[in-house]
Amino acid sequence: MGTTATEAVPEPKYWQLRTVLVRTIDQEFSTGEVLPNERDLAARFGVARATLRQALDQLELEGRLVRRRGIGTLIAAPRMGIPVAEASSRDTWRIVDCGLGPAPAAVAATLGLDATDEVHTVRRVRMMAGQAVGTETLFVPVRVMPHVPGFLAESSRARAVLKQFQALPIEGESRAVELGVAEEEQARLLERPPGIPVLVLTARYAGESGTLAVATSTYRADTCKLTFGDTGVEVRAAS
Amino acid sequence: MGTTATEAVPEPKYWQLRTVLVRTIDQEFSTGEVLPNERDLAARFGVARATLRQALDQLELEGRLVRRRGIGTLIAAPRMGIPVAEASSRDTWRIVDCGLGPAPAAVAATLGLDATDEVHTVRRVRMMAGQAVGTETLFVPVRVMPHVPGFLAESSRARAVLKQFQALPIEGESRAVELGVAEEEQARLLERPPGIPVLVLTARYAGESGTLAVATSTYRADTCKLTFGDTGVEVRAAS
DNA sequence: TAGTGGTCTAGACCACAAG
DNA sequence: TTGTGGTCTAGACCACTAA
Repeated sequence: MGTTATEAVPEPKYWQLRTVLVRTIDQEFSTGEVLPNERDLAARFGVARATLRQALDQLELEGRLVRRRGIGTLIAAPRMGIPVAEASSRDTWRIVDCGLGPAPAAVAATLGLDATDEVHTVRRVRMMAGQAVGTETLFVPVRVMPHVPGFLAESSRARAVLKQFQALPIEGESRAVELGVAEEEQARLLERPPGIPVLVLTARYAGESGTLAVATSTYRADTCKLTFGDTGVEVRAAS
Repeated sequence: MGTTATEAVPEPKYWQLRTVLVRTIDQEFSTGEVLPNERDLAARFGVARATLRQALDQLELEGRLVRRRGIGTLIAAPRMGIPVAEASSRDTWRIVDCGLGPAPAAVAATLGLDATDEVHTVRRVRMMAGQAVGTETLFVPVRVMPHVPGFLAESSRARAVLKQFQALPIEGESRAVELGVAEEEQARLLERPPGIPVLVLTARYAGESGTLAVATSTYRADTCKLTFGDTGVEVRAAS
């Protein structure tokens, strides 16, 4: 037959489609512009809508597109660089709540606590350019921070915990970044539906005697780029 | 009517399904075990196979499941912690190739090069526990590293570049992590199909006179957790 | 009200691995 | 050959936005 054997397994349509769309987007569209709707695009490329959506899913995961129900599919703005390692000179955080009680099992293990130990728990949302980009939950054992006044209102206690945290004798920090999806709680704080991909950052703050505190953060993977060290690097892609 | 308005917008089926599956997996399965096949699972939960797959997609993105064509769906092992910031005491890398020529536009901009400047380009694959977990492409301008012998074979030249890189007067490093998908090139090196989610790490190495080198890496997001600082933190999830 | 993306279905065929 | 996950289709209905 006339079929050449070189392309034994052709690439899936949605991946070919993605390649075409990447080129089209880079060449003919700019930030904020609206793509044709999914039904038209699917018809134009001669595929089912589900297949087109599979390609758009990829581009959304890469942060190139934003889809808004009722509106359309837009070209996304470049990701924001979020400084993550510094003591945060000028940051905007919104405190959500502050509790006192047992820690989740995983946190307790890292902090070296037993079941009866309690921790201060402060949750806050990180704002940038007017939108919620990340959530953070800070865990500090009560035995590390015993002098938080108990009579304070919740928001005042949160501020007290954060202030005392700044003063802790931190000797070393370690962090880990991995991929996750936002559950109901985080999704609500990020003002997005559950299931959106997030970068999960876990930070451990060590003192002489061991781990003093643990923080777990989630950042919107579609719009955020976590930066460590100096300012964000401008490199994006490089084959 | 009898409908209560409290649950105005019910959660999508695939998300409910994910919640059920998370519980089932955590309670009744352990690493390496095989789930029932997709058609049976879909039937058991009374949904279409596509809907079930949407739930499994989420769990795969979280690194809880691994799907193997022709085999089945397995419970994934915990993610490997990949140290990323250190000078890499004991690491296994496999050199792929080494070139000399103009840099990609984004890299050239970061390095402050004009169109005529050339860079050494070394690509290598990072191995862990016998499998490829990440790729790295290192870019060093020729003017920063002018004394690489030109008569060497490719693999020798790669080693020479890496060795001289270790000796560069690095004064500061900055890094950024974001989500991406593996294109053909990276996917091949990672021995996975194109489109798999990857953590894209860009590192900039600064000297007194400016940026001396740039490296862009991609790590399999399903199996890797990038760690900075000391050893990996053991915390996983925490509402 | 019209148009958009989000969800869901029921079915088909393909590529891959194992017996 | 059988059973698995991977891809693709054609269609339906829903939720949200804006005119």
